[in-house]
Amino acid sequence: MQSVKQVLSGEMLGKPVNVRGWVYRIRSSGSIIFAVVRDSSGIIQVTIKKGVVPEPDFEAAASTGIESSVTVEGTLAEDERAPGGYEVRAISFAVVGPSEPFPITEYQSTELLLDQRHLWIRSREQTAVMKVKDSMLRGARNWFHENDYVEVTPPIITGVSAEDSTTLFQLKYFDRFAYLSQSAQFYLESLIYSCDRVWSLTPSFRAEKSKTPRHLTEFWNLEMEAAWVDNEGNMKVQEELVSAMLRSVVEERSPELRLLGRDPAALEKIAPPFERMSYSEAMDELQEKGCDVLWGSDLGAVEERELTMDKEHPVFIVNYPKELKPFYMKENPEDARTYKNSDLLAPEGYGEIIGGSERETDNALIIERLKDVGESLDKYQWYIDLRKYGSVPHSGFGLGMERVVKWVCGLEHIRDAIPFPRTIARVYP
RNA sequence: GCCGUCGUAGCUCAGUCGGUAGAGCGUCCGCCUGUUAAGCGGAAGGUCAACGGUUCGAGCCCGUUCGACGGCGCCA
Repeated sequence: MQSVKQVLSGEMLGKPVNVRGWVYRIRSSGSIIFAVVRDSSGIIQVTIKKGVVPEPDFEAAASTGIESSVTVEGTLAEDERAPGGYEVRAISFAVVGPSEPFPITEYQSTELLLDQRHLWIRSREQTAVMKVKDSMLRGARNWFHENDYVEVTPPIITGVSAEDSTTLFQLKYFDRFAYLSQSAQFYLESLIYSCDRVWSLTPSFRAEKSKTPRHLTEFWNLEMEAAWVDNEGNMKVQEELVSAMLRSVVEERSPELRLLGRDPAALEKIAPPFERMSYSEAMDELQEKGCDVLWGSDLGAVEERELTMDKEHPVFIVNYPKELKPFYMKENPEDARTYKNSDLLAPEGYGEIIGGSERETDNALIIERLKDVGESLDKYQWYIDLRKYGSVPHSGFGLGMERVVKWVCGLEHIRDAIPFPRTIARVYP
């Protein structure tokens, strides 16, 4: 048995080959049938001729449809009329699992593709995206391992949130309520005292009613937290990690990137250091460009696009006003209006992919800020505890995997960066 | 949450001025030994999203509801 990729390499030219997969296209000219067979590695044309294959095999091929699973035995031939330049000339053909008429045809609407997501993920584009994601995850895991980070497994069911409490998914937890995790940050912060540097990959849940091409209600959050690291060190980790992920993809998935219309060479050029721009500088630039923004207003989708549209590399925006960010960030000693934090924006208008900061170590400030936003201190008591026993300067960040995949694959919508997207309007299939 | 667009055959869509519901693809049947999401001939296939209203008459006009998509806000 050979994979389609092996067959297409041509090394078995003139020799017997065995291929198995799913019917991608099938056409008949009466006594000759052309079937294009797909497996996870590619597609290849198979010719089935009357009189060459046994009659039952020919009948089976003649009556089979798109997406039926098949096995083919034949000879590999070079033929310029075949897509890819090679074809398998069958001497036997068998249908393993017949297919009813496939619901996804040449004519597709967004709605159909989302309703038939369980079938659409068989498409070549979706397959390519999954493989790119696979390589990025492995690239990240390898980078963390090489740099002495411990991969940890924080809980998904939590009783406390790192963000605004209105965006939590609540669930019944025996005789009380609990929440689906929005972020592992507080748990990672607890773990640095023993592990020094930790990271985790967990699903994160946001009940925000965001209806945009950048939001999922369930996404894969890649988070890191490290002791003895300041905000600048935090950014260095981010740019090296992202670059390592890109190298992994370019190395392993260049054909997939090309299928998606991405140039691997452009991604390969991305390397540290990434450009750094302060929030204040970003505001100046936006005002020069004629955007209607004032110091203190948040960077929305339009502003992020404006700042990154012409860039080929990711860019850090650092030192945001405190009002725009959560309570746990460390005050910037050079400008008390701002925090020591950074957002990493992907180029070409793709926008924010990472948010990170140095963390506040002063419990008095943390308590003051929590009181200011009307939070009860009770549920944060364990978090406040962390600063009582050998507090240490530390930093961390969260990277939205699907946002990075969206950028790297050049996708129009984040839902195509995950096989079964969960959005405000969809939990099916 | 706000703004916008859409909902007609299995799929993608047309349907003019309000007057008996259309095409392509797919499916089924027939023909075809080099097709490239092939070609030719034939057939089947409809609660026009739902409800209400206007009208002699509504796919079309009005209202309500539901659903979907696109954009914004909020955020990774």
